[in-house]
Amino acid sequence: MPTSTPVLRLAVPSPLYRSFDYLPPVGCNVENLKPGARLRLPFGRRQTVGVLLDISDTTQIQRHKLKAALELLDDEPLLPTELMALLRWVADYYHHPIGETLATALPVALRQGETATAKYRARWRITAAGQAVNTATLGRRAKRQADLLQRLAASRNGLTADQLSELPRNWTDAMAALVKKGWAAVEQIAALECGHAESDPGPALNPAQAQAVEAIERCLNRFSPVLLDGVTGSGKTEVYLHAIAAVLLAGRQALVLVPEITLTPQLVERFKRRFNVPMAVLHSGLGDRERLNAWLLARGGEAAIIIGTRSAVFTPLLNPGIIIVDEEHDSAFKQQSGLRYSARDLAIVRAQRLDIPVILGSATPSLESLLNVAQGRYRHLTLPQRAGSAQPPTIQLMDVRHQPMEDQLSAPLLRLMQQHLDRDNQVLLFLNRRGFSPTLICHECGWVAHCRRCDTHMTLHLNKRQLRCHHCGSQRPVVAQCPDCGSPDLRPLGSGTERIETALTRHFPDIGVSRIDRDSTQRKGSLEALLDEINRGGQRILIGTQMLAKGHHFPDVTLVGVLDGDQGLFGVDFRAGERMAQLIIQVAGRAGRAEKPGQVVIQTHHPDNPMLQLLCREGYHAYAEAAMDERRLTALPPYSHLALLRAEASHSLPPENFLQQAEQLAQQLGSTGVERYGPMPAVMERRAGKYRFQLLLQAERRADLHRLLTPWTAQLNALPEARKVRWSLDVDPVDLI
DNA sequence: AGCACGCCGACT
DNA sequence: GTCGGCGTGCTC
Repeated sequence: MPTSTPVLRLAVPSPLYRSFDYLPPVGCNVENLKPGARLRLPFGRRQTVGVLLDISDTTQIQRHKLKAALELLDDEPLLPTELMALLRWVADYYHHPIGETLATALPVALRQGETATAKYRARWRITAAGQAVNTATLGRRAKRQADLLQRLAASRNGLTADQLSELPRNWTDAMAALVKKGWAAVEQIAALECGHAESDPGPALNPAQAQAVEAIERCLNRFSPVLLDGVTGSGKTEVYLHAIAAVLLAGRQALVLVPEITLTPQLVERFKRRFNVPMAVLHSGLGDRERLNAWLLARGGEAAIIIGTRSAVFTPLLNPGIIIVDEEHDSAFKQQSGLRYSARDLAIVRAQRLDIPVILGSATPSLESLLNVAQGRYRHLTLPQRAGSAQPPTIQLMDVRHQPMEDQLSAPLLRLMQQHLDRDNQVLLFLNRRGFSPTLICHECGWVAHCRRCDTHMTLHLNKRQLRCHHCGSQRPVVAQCPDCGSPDLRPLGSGTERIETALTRHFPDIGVSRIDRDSTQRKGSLEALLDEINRGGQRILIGTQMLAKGHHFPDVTLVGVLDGDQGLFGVDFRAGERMAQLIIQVAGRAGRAEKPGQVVIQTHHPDNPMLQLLCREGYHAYAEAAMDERRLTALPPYSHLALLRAEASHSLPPENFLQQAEQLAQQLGSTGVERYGPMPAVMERRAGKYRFQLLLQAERRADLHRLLTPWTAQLNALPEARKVRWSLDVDPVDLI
């Protein structure tokens, strides 16, 4: 019996929930075709790049309809078996088309068919013969060579062209001479940032840190999920560094995931100071080619440490040893478009499949992770004390009812600020609302500035003399007169950081005020400049949004004021309270040091609110426990599982109709164990000119949810209204907005 | 998603 | 008479 040509099953980047079958490229040795390799394909009337899923002898497609692939792009699988399997799992779990799932995981350059070859660069190092050379003698006749040789002798790892760039341009001639004489040798190394540790062991660990490190080191060779639960300043990073050191010692790689805002040069520098190894840093500012390079060098094993944001969870690793997710509670780990994955959750799944440890670190763990701890799925390692025996800040509620207010600043807060400033300390104020005021109102007729494309008002930015919509980005100049009644009496309504800054400057004319928010830090480097100024003591009052809450520490701040503590009480999202609590604790953690304990006050109109009281008196964990009880009673996550089907269109009818049909389809499919809510309009029904609706699915058991989702998503596109809307499914949504 | 086909309105 | 609007259909 003749062996028929094999059929290639390929994932093609398209929103279709299926794979596509092709014949091998003409003249291609089938032996060379390995799952995980890319092929260039004819697809419809265009060409595209697909990823080989597997090879089969059979196909559902009529043989004559099969096209041949055009070209094999990778001799070796681009995606290792482990990642291929993970991504197939991801496509299943998030009910996302396999082609788009794989495309999301690949760097742009590879998606477009770029060759998968990494960049290397030359590095010269001194040889034994070179070390024996008397440079003083050599220097009489060949000054350049002697100089280079001395530089090479002084370097630990040899030198690259970058490190020699300050020399006159013809240093290459002298280097060539050294190589020719056998005094220097050239080698090709990965084009990566490299640590420059001078055997820096770091600070001594305190007992809790040492215990945590020990516990992690004991299970380096198997899947062991750990929640590293440490208050701000307790030295979580130090624990990471020790765990990574142990992993590197075993010749394995460490993958570190951080929220975008935390991935600062300072963090990378800290890693570099500690480790003398090549590192791939995957930040948002990387160009396509650089990103490709970092990706390939992680895959080849040349990068020992990979630090990156959300998408770095898909980095291929030759020899994975550990995954670390810092600030695991941060919602930035959830992708909010396309494949809506949670990098934190996938880190756990991937570590499990790789059978390696995974550390989730946070001072304010998500309720999801705390439940996993309670159910014995994660080990709980705690770092209770602040390093250097600094006292934790005290947190108090400040009742602002009946108090005179200057914008958002109550009289008692202003008095308290004065006391701290009198003692030469700094004050940090937190308000999660940028701009001058949330809107502009006509004092004559009540007109307010509305966005034309969204169901919301426009924020007044007085500095820029603009009205801006924070939801769609549209902007227009501030009007001088009310468009409705013509009155010139237009007034700002409410306060944002810009207005508070103005009020503070007025109230404390002799004290410098720094505002830190997205608007004041737009220019590259301006955040660093502001932080420098603050740490030098130039500005002693800081006002900012949640940018202030992350990463940076202000040792001279002794008073933190949360201006709007009521914000989390009336959130439309069930997680609003949890988020506010996390933010408050994170901001509180910015303040104080050993000899200068911090004080935190939260302005509120609801000083009797039991949740706020709990947070202040007993801290985050007591709060979290109570919040957890609430979630259990209301059967909300983490005690149930959600999926949200969203739909939007330029008119309001199609999204609602589509979701209506989707709801009926779910009913027909028999959705045992799944509650359905909706269709309902999104909290902001119209945004950027689109009408948005959603349908919420809730199940106590995940299996029930997925049993429905699998056939459901496959059939949604066949619904009559599907063509008139853009729809997307969000499994485990983080906000229901 | 892309991309083409196809069938009705205002323009060189 | 054509350019072009977006509805419909298809991608191995």
